[in-house]
Amino acid sequence: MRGKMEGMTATSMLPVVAPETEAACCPPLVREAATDPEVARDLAHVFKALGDPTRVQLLSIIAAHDGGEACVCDLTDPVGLSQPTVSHHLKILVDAGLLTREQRGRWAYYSLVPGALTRLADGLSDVAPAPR
Amino acid sequence: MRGKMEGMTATSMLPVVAPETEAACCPPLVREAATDPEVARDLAHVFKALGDPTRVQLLSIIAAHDGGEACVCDLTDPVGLSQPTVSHHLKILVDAGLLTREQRGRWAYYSLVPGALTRLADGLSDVAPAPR
DNA sequence: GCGACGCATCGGCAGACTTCGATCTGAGGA
DNA sequence: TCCTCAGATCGAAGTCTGCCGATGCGTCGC
Repeated sequence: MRGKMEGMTATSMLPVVAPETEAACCPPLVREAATDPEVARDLAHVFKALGDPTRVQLLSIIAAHDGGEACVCDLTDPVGLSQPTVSHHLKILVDAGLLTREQRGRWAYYSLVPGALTRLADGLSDVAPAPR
Repeated sequence: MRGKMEGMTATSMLPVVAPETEAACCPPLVREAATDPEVARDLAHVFKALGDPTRVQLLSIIAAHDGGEACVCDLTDPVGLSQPTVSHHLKILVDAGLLTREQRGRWAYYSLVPGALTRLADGLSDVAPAPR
């Protein structure tokens, strides 16, 4: 079981889609029934991050961008939202383990966490192992 | 102003994970960049449905249940919520195209839409085609 | 050092979400 | 027919979310 950390800030919490912290080269991964409230909560956390059209767009735009990375200023225009709002959404995606942030000079570059979406797709089969 | 489909019931809207209506045997599927606001909105709609721990649990419990189906009375106890609340969550999952509802006698049986999660996993690769 | 720039954070507002008890509806059984 | 039961729907309360303008913070160029 996955410990009982309740009052967590959601910043330290990096779920199924474990990011670059910890060498997770050969993911044993959860492979636990999502019936478990813990597992369900972690999965839902990532799905909630994807549960907003703006954030789906942001991910997609970043992925399609040169070098697979983009700074905030590249993103405000395409989604048509203010800089604080875009920054807010990006933070949520980073907290969910879907994006990484890298500060370079004045700019903050966001890029996709390599296997994140793939691992998330795997997580889907934890929800319903064999759709038979 | 923030997009002009505010008063939508989310009942008529059946996104990527097209349900049993329409024989969708050989999904041509979206395969469009999720950069498109339309596509992003449809994807986000399904992800939002999965963005709640209770709903993830419900899906998982139903999938693991005898015959891959369960009635509301089977579900209230495991998630520890009231019957109206569970009913509400189930409706959201049905609207998202993840569950189907079948009335048999006094009971309403819910079961997973066969390829729904698989198709959703495919939708993930529309977000970021090649993580390369 | 100073101003400009890119971005994060804060404060606040409006709307949406989750949850419940109460109630309504429809199917079965006596 | 009437009662009971499974489930949906309603209305309300509390919380969370998405959005913005204002502001704070660190970096760069002068």
